[in-house]
Amino acid sequence: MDPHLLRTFVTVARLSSFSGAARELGYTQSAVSQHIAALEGDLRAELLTRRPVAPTPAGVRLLEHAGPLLLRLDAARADVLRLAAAPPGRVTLAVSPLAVGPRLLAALPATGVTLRVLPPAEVPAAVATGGCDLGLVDGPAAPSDPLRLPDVAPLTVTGVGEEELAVLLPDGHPLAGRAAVRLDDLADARWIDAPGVGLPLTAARAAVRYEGTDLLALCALAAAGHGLALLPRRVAEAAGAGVAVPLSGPRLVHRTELLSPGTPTGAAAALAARLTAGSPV
Amino acid sequence: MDPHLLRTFVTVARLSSFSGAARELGYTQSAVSQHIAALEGDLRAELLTRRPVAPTPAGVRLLEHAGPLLLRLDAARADVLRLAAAPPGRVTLAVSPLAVGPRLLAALPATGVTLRVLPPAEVPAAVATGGCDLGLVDGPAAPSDPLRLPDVAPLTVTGVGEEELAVLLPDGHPLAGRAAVRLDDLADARWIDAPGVGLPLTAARAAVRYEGTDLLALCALAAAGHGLALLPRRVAEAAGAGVAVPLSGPRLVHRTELLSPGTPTGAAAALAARLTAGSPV
DNA sequence: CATGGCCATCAGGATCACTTATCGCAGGTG
DNA sequence: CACCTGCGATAAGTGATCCTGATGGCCATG
Repeated sequence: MDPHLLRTFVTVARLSSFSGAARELGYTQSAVSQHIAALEGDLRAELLTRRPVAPTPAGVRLLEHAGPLLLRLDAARADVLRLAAAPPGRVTLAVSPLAVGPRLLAALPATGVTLRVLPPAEVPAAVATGGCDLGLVDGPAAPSDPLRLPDVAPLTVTGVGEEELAVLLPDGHPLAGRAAVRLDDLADARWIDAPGVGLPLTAARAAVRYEGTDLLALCALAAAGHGLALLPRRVAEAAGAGVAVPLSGPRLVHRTELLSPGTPTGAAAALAARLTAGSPV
Repeated sequence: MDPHLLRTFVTVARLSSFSGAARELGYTQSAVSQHIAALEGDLRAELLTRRPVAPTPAGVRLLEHAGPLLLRLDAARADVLRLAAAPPGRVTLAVSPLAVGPRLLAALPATGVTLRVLPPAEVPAAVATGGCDLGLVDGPAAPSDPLRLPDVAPLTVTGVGEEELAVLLPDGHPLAGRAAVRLDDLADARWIDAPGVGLPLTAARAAVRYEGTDLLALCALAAAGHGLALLPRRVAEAAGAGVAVPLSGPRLVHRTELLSPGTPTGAAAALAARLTAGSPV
């Protein structure tokens, strides 16, 4: 189970093509064929059907493991290399869309920071594998409970803020006049499943799935009645359309956390200090 | 970053010896020396001091990654191999100490099950790497919230029960007469840090650290006033010494979950069904 | 000062992992 | 129906690799 073999396996599976994977990885088609054969021999199971190329059940299972595995491997390498590298003069900050709020805007220095907006699920990976120096993620959580983040690597997690949540309802929704709602009141409602923005309730019965990272588009969808959206109250009220009704129960907050690999150094440390200043949670 | 190199690295670090690692891994000392040299060359950093052999800061960092990484690798391999293997006739069940309760005892068939008691943190790894067919873990959680488990592999998690919690106080403790306590009441108290048993509160100010997996010993310690213990009410009241006072806040329960790799088959499926029967949470 | 344990280094040989070249097979095309 | 094209499997060759065994330097011990 050489990581190289694993890497070509996931590439082949992604492209559904041996030759395509060979081109992408800079191997010959023959090498790729041998890689897959080696993996299949080692695991004593067919991993891919040929013609058309598609993963078998065993292959699917292996794919589920391979992604996180290769990610962790990259993270480990990046983490050790970072120890030797000079502290960054210019900071790259990975943020999930909802983490861009007043706190971040206030802490941001005039220059020297690159902001990279990513879906929340990808922020930890970006920080761990060294693509970014710091990360800001957000999500719903019980008050003062840490977020449930995918653990790609041992990252330092610091809470930087908690906000009230609200549900964004279309104008004229039966509950739009209420001062507050409970999630129970909305048990039968249809939600917008927007993994790229955050607040991923287990949206079993999602109305629309929205894959972008743009908040305005999400709010527009919700205001137009295509499904409900759970957002920080601040964002829901600024949406300009629809009605934001605060959430009164279950007791949930919109929590934002700062991620860093080890202890930040250089310019990253300064930014981290400004972000956590005030009320570390 | 070949996993083989990583494996010899962690072995060398654990034994603080190149030759020792060579003996254990079935290599020559020369090979081990070359492995470490290859890793250090690849990462461009010294990972180990020689004479005495000890990890450098970079080595420590790498060690933190290497363990989970190798675990995941084993888990992936075991998971795929399991698909091909025949469904087990005899089931091995990994359990954390507090998960051994009435529910398990009722579900256990007369024969054909091996019970392996492990610290809760090791149960997911045992299930993922194929040492056990099923696992029962427990821990404190908000009601109907899943436990926070180390994610060594994508495991199927099913809640099987939630119980009330209680604090085990020594006789004569100021709060021993109370009908219920809040954790806030015990903010200044000293707790027993017992990672092998479960309920790992972030015991910053632990009195004693207890590393066994035996509940009776833990209860005895608590009853003797060496520190407080948070336990399922059922266990705390059966302790025989000390006073069990139910926890009234924050709203926490003792939750037990069943872990299985994919969908259980054969005898494991039968046991899983009996364990989850009744009230899957 | 001799000795023994430990790690680094070197040289050599088996093995491995890639490339090039070729084959078999399916689908599309005239 | 013959032909071409694109894909994956296979065979053979070659340079790199990864081991072993031997040797050397260093340090602690008696």
